[in-house]
Amino acid sequence: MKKPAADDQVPALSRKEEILAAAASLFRQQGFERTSVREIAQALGMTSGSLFYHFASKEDLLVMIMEEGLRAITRSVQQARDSEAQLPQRLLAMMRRHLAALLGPRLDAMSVLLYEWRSLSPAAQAKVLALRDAYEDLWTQSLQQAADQGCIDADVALVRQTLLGALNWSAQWYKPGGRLDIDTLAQRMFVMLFPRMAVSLPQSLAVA
Amino acid sequence: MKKPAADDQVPALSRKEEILAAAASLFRQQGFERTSVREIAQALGMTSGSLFYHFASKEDLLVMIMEEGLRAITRSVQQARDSEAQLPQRLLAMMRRHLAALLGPRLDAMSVLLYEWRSLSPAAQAKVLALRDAYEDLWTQSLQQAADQGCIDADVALVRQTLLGALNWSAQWYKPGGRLDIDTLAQRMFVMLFPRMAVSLPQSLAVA
DNA sequence: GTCTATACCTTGATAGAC
DNA sequence: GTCTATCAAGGTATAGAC
Repeated sequence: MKKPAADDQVPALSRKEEILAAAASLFRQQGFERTSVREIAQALGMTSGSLFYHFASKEDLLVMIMEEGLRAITRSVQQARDSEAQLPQRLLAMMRRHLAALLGPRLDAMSVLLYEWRSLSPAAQAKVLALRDAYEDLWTQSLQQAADQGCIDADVALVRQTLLGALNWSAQWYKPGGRLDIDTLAQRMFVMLFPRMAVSLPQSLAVA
Repeated sequence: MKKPAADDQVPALSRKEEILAAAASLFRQQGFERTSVREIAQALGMTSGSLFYHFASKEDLLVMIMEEGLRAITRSVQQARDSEAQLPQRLLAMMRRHLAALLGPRLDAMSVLLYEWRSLSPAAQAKVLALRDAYEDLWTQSLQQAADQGCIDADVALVRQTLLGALNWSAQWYKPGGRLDIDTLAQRMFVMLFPRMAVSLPQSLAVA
């Protein structure tokens, strides 16, 4: 109902999505404040005035990038949670999805999400924060189950912060095409952070 | 030789240090780009022109905040390393110092250090990066010893990134005066990340 | 060492032609 | 839907009096 769906079957990016992608890329590289609307427009072969036909303000652009990023990673991790019955496999799958969202094709949006939230007005911050809290709840649930089974530290909030900190920091150092691919990275971090769950995985990696 | 050291024995902040502290505070709260030199001057009861007597440029201010922060945390962690002979105690002490620098009185400078490096010109980035690498080497050394003893994963670089990620992320969620003080936080994270070393500590915390 | 005043530039956003 | 032209505001930095 959204579009007549013409002849082209390729899910090409709409103009709006193109703009979001270009903006996210620049925001990640230079930061939100250092990136001018003129730069964004230029990257798309437009002039700055045209941007404001698609978006109400520069902040609007930032909010949409963040919301889209959060919705995408939430959807992906939720899927992983629902697809694995066993707890160790489930947490490992969730970590994989988190890292894939962070370091894969969505790198730009996710980095912006992590490091540009101070540029949001208080009103916009509240909106984005609500989505972030919903995402973190996903982790709290599964980690709570692990804690109930005595597999991890009982302070679930602390475990979640430690885990997400380790995962998110990878955006600062991970280089695609390096010696570690994303799946391997997830597995290594899993073993490091949840050694007592790792032993019950099918193929458990040695530590030393 | 630097100053005649008059009668006052109080190590009062020099004007330059006052400016650095005020700027760091604003940079942390609002970000470097969103903070104008006028604001910084106003916070000190000056006008913007006066700032440029003390600093060559706004970026100069940022660089000095970062360098000072890095030198301080390096000195502190180095001290911890040298004061503990046993490896588990040494790593725990280093984690304590890192968290204390990050979350204590130096919170402003350290947050700026973590989250504003993109605002540096390439030349300035290189200078700061050199100091950061020296700091990280401190960790690599001690972690390598732990790896040699088979106490941790052999991929020392990965362990270091995971550890520093978990520690640094605390700047995003830790609230002073909350249920965890800094020493306790360090100990809990140590147990979580280095369970095989934790068992050889005097008073080891239970996990579940 | 700090102030006032200001030069000069870039910014986000708007209006209206096409 | 994009362009040109333009505005008002706010940015960094400088000059020179005090």
